[in-house]
Amino acid sequence: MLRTHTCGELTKAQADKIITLTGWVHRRRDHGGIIFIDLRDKYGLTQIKFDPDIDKVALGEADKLRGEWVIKVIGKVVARPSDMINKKMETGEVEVEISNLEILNKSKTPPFEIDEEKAKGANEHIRLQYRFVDLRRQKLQKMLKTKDEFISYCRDYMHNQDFTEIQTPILANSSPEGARDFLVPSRFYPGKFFALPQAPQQFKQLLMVGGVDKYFQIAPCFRDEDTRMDRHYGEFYQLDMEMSFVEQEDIFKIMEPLMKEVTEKFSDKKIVNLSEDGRFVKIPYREAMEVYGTDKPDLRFDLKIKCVTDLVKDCGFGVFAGAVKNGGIVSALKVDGGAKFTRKEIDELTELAQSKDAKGLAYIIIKEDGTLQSPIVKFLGQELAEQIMIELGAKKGDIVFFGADKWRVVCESLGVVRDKCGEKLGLKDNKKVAWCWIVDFPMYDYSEIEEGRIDFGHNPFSMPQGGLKALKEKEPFEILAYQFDLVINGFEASSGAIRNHDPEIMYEAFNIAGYGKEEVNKRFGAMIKAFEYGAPPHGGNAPGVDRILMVLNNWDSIRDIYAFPKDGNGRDLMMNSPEEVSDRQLKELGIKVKKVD
RNA sequence: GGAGCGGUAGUUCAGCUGGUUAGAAUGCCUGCCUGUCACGCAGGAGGUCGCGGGUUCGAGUCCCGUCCGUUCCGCCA
Repeated sequence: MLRTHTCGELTKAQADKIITLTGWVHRRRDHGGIIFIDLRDKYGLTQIKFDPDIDKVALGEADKLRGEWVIKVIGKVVARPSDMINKKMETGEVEVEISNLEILNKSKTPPFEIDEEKAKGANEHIRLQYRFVDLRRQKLQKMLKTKDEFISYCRDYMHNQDFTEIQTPILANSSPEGARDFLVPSRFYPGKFFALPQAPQQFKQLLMVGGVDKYFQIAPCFRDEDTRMDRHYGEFYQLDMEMSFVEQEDIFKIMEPLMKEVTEKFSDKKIVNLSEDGRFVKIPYREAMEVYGTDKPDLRFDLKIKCVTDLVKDCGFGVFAGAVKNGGIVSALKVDGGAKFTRKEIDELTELAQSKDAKGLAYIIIKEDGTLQSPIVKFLGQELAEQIMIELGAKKGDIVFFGADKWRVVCESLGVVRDKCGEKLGLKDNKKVAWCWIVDFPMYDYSEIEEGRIDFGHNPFSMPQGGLKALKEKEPFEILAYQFDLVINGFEASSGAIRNHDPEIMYEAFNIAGYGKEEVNKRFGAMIKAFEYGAPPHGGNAPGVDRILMVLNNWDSIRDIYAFPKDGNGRDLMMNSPEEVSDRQLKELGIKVKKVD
C-alpha cells in the first residue's frame, strides 16, 4: 500500500505516530508561513500542514499544490490543542504535520467544484461529461455504497428464503412486453436480430417449467423508451423473482418483509398505512382508479375522490347531466384547506386535468363565511350544491373539484389534480413511506391504437381469474387477472402476476385479443411448447432496484442511482455513446445505414 | 411527435418599460500573511449575451426562425 492510513480514520489515539496518507487536494489555505490542506479520499478529510520555507527538498513543489492534485504525504499526527479542534470534521481533533510530499498526479481545474454545496448547483450535462470527477463527491460515493449494500441485502434475503440466483441470457429475442426493443444484429444470420431482454420474463417462466421452483436474479432489463425523472434510459435493474406452486398471496408474503426491512435499513422513513394485521394494504385496480385517480396512488395523504354521479345525474347543469347521459360519470375531489388556492393555481390545476383529456375543471370553494364561491353553483342550484358539500363532508376553507366525462378521463384527471394538491399542501411527507398492492388488474383493455380493438391490459402472460371458464363466458372487459403492482409513495415499485401456465387457456386468452394460434406459436413458441410438458402453476414479480432506492433516499432523479448514467436523451456524454461504427463492422453484419440529415 | 421553462464569465446566476464601457458570487492567476478549517487582504485575467435574420437612431432586452438543454404529456411497468 502507498498509505498507512486513510483520510477518515485518524484520531488523537494515533498522536505522535509517523503515518502516510494519500488523496486529493480538496482545499488549500495558504497563510504564507504555514499552509493547510484538506486532504480527501473516499473515507474523509484530514487537515495536513507544513511550512513551505522549511526543507524545500523534501516538500518539493508543496507550495504549488492545486485543487484535485493527487498526493502522498508522510508526516506526524499531531493532537490539536483544545481550542483548535474542528468539531465539524471527523478527524478534527488531529492534524498531520508533513515532512515529505510526493505528487502522484497533477490535475487540471475541473469545470465544477467537488465541494458538496457548490457542486450540486452545477449543470447535470457538464457533470455527466466529467462523471469521473463528479463521482468523487460524497453524495455519489454514498450512493454507490448504499446501492451495493441494498443489492447485497436483497440477495441474502432471497437466498435465505431458498431462492436460487440464475443468470438468463442478455442476447435474447424480441418480447411482447410492450416497450421498444434494443436490437442486436446477428453476424451469423444476416437480417436476423437478437433483442436485449425487456425483462427475463420468458426465461424465468421456463425455469419454473424446468423445476427450479424458486428463482431470482438482480436482472438487467433493457427498454428503448423516452426517459423520465424515474425512468433511466436503456437499462435498469430489477430484483426479478419467480416461484412455483404458489398463489398471489404467497408472493406478497415473500416480498412484504423484504420491503419493510429495506425501508427500515435504507431510509429514515416510517412506514405508514399498513392494514390492521400489519400487512400492506391491497386495493383493487378499479377502486384505486376511482378513489385515487391512478393505479399508483401516493397513500401518504388521504385525499379521496368520490363518485357523485347519482346526485347530479338529473341536475340542471348540462356538463354534469350530459356526461352521465353519455355513459360517463361525475366525481368530486374535496381538498381540505384548498380554498386558499389562487386563481392562477386553479388555472394550473385545470391545465393539468386537461393534460389527461378533461375538458375543464369545475370547482366549488367554501369561503370562510360559509358561502359557496363557484362558477357552477348557478347552474347546479344552491340547494344541490349544498347537498353535495354535505355529502362530501366539505367544510369552510375547502375546495371541491369536479370531473365529468368518461370513466377513465374523470379518474385520471382528478388523479393528477389530487397528486398536485398533495404536493402543494405539503402532504407528501418525506419521513413517510406508504406501500400498497394494487390487485385485480383487468385482463383486457380497449386498444388505444385501434378503435374497438381489445388489447391486453397489462401482461399477456397473466392468469385470468376464473381460468378458461371466465374467458369463455364473461365479457372480456369484465375479466380480471391475477396481476398486481407494488406501489411506494406514488411510484410503481414492481409488477407481478400469477402466470398463465396452461396452453389451452393461453391460446384462448390470446384469441380474445385477436392473436391466432399460429401467431402465438410463432412469437412464444418456446413457452407454449414448454407448457405442454408439465408446467407447474407459478408466479412472481420484479421490484425495480433503482426506483425503490430513489424513493427511499429522496434522490431527485433515477440518474443519481447509476455510476455511469445516460443523460435524459439517452446518451453517455462521457464516453460519447452511441457512436458511429466502422464500415467494416457494418459490412460484416450486412447492415446499410441510411444517412439522415 | 406535442407543450411549458431556460440558454449572459470556467461554474451558478442578476441584468426593469430597449439607452454610455454587460454585473455579482464562486472558481482561476499574481502578491501579502504562522492557526486557518467555505481562512483573510490586495490586485488581475476571463464574455461573439446559443446561432441567423428582422424592427429601431440604438437590441442581452422586442419580433420571427433555428439549434441546444430541461421538465411534463404522448410513450413506458
